[in-house]
Amino acid sequence: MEYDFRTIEQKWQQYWKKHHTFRTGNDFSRPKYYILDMFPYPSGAGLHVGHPLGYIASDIIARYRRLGGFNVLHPMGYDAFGLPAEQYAIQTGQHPAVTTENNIATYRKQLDRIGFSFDWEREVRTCDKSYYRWTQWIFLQLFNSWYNPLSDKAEPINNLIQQLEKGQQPPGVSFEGQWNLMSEKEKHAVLMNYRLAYLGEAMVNWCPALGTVLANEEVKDGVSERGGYPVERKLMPQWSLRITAYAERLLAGLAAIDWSESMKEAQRNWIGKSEGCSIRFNIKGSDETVEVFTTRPDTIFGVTFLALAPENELVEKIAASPRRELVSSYVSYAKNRTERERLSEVKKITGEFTGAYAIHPFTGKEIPVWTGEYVLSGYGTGAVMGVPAHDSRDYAFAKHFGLEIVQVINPATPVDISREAFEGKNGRCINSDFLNGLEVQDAVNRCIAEVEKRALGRHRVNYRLRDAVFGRQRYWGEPIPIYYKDGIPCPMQENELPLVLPEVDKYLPTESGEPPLARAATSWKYRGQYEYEKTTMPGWAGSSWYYLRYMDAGNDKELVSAETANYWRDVDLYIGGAEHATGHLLYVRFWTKFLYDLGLIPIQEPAKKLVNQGMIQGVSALTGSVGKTPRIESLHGKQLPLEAMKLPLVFVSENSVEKNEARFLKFYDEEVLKKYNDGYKHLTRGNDYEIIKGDMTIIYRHVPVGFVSRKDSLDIEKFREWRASWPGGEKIEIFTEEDGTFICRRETEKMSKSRFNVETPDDICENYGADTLRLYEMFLGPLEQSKPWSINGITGVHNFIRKLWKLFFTGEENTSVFYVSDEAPGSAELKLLHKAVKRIREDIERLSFNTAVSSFMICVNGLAELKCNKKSILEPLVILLSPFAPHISEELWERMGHDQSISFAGVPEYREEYLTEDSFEYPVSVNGKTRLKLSLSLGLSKEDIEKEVISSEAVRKYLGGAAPKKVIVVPGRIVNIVV
RNA sequence: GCCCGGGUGGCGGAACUGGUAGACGCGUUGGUCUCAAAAACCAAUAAGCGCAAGCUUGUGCGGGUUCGAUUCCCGCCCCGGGUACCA
Repeated sequence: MEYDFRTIEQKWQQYWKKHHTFRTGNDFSRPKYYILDMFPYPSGAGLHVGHPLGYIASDIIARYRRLGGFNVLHPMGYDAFGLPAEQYAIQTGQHPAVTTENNIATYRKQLDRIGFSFDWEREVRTCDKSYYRWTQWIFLQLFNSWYNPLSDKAEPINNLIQQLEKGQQPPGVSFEGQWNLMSEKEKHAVLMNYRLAYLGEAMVNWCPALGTVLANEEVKDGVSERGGYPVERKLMPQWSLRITAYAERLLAGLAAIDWSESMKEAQRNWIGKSEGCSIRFNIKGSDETVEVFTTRPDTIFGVTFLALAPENELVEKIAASPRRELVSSYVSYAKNRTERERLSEVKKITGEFTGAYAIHPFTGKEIPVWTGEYVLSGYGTGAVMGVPAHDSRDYAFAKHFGLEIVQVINPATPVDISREAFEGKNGRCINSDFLNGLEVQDAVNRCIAEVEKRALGRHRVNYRLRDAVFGRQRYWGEPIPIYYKDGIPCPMQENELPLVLPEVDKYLPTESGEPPLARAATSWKYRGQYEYEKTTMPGWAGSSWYYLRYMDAGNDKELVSAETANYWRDVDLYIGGAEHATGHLLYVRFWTKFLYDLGLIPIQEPAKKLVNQGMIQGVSALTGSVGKTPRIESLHGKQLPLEAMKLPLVFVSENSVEKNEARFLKFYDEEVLKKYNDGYKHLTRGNDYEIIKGDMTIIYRHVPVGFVSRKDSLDIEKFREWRASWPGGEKIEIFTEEDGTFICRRETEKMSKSRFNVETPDDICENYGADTLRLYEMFLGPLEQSKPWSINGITGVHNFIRKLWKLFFTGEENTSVFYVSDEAPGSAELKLLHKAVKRIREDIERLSFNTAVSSFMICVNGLAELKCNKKSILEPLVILLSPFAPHISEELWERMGHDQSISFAGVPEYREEYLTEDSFEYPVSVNGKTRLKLSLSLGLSKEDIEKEVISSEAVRKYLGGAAPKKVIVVPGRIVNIVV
């Protein structure tokens, strides 16, 4: 009987659904295992073959743990709020909820086909009001909490208020005035500085094209990650979360979790802890002081200038009269530069002397105070002490403006300070008064002690981590449960949640620049009278706690009940993309710690173990085309120029560019060509490649991979048809190779719609079946490694499944019938099975799925050779295979006479006794080179082995009559003879 | 620049604690079956030399430790990812 995967797979997918096979058990006495995938954003493009990679891996573990008797929680859901659905809504007017719903339906269909064992009864969607009700609830807790440095945890803000009312002022809390004399409004303003969710002026990444602010991790190279639009820095009132309060705990918590080193390192860098001290400098002839933060107080005597960030308000305060205008024009220049300009001109040194002088706290010397762009307003105090001799940035600044450079650290091997700064930390202090002769580290400590003694500053720890901006000027997100009463932001009551996202007529900002929610304002008011907050929460809000909701998905009384939280605790294995290192994975740790502080959950870290699956890249096909102008960068919004529309676009086969140069040049003149390329770039969204060959610039444009054969030749007919459907219905010219073929270039890169290189799992399921897809994706290589997708080799895996199938059937190919025998197995069969069981179990534990699949192949190849059809061998094998290829396993299991799903059959055990051999074929090497093999009994002692080897005929040949210098015997491994 | 990964046949990749380098699969070549093709099955397949037995060279490059190194140490090169004036 043929292996008919279509029928089998459908049959079992329906069976699982009908029998609720993967419904999570509520028996809390059983051992639990929580395995979670990072939930997807349901984009319109659907799943490509890269998405399921991690899901397949986690599904194998989930099914394997189920076999092992664990109560497994293996859920799936959707991170459904977000920009793309909203952009689409703006363009089409369709409600983002509708688009999202459609996309989810597509995802679900695709996921179902692969045979995952998700418990869909616990599905969550961040955009459901029954879900975001709790996201809003957490926001209210954050708003109503402050971070008490004494207890080192979040506490109710009322605790702080009570203390203030009693006239107490806890450490870290400071404000002007007397609490009990303050107005309501003033009290609110003070409390805002301590709430964990607060409204404050924040320097944000403002993206005018998207009409919203973006988080740091949503900005890449000064442009938005989605869409590539320019981003500028802007000071705006914003809701933020005080993640910085948790900086130290977020850092310390990394030590205890089993995450990849690179992931932890990325978080450590992002948190960016540095230790040093603050030092105050007085300004000559002024009451103002400048406070700087430095990690190198040992270089205090090398300070030759101070530099303030242009945004630092002191700059204009202290600017001395003759330089006032210069300074303020510099400040406004610096402020108006976009983030992109700043980034692209990092090397460019700008600055201005303020005209003011600071007094060196130890020497009393006057040192000039400058302002310069290289000083960041957001870090430390927004001011630095310039030590050009020992800091390369200060050095560049000093050189550029001709400032003094004084060496104060003398390393063992002399350095030339006139050439570059010495930034090393080994050496002794010179020219440094009381620090002279001290090693750097000692000098650091000594100087901090001195600074503290003289009350110039104090030991300080600084973090690079910024508070997280929590508002977006967008429609498609969770409304922030805040209303305004007399201009004071007030929290809603918990029992008034959810605050439902209102309907609006358009998803764009209003004419006056307010967020889209302002469009609902006339009817959308708190208790019919107070304005709601108009910004919505960012994309990461809902994903920062979703893992908790799965534990208790239907609960409408609580976010998660204490009982369930205590049972499920944390995620045992979390699988997802490495790109979330500093975004999602930091926020989810932050919220977890916060909810722990509230006493809601028993754990401080969301996931014990984290694994990042590698990206599956696409192999794109590109057609060479000809232009003669350099690439023009960003051209958003430009129309294709008219002259260009009339021109043909010339495509040229990969191997004949040079040959054809003269022929295609006649199509162009410089001027028109330039305009053409300008317009064209816009249409191709900047994914093309540009390569210079001779004086030609070849622009490689993506073509659908489906048009190109495995030998890289293009289906020219299809290609013409496709190009004709492009906007403008352009004319094209094609230059082929001499034999009439058109050769494309190949490039391995990210899979995306715009690169036309997407491969979907559906096609594989259709042609080979889900079991083959699952095995193949695992067989491709180590889970964590990125690899290009290639269908080469899928037949190998498919053949393996068919070979396995055949073991269970007897008779001629087409008329074969199912038959397994009850005969007792032989030792060869037992050895094959138990070897496989041992290896595969170990491989699953260390997530080495590619080697597990190959072990299955070895076993099945061996059994096929032995024509083994014994039930006692095949049954355990099928059970072990069931996490990898569940459909065929269920089918064979049923045919072997079982009436319950294979899912809980128990993990097959292996018996060492079947694996032991009594002899071993020793590789015998002479001087480290393997020369021959000798089969010897494993019972022999080292000495016996040595005797046997030396006396053997074959070895004597190599000894040439002489006695060996040395013989190394590793029993069961190797023999090495040194002559 | 800095921080993490990673460089092994024609290709994807094995080799767990220093012990037979190239498992398993793809591809390629030859064969069986067939009128033919597909499928299936069998055999070969790191490179070089050789009729052969066999020899030599081989895990990015150069050194080192060791009886023995893909594995450990030192110095470099290349590729991928992250990050970027963080004082």
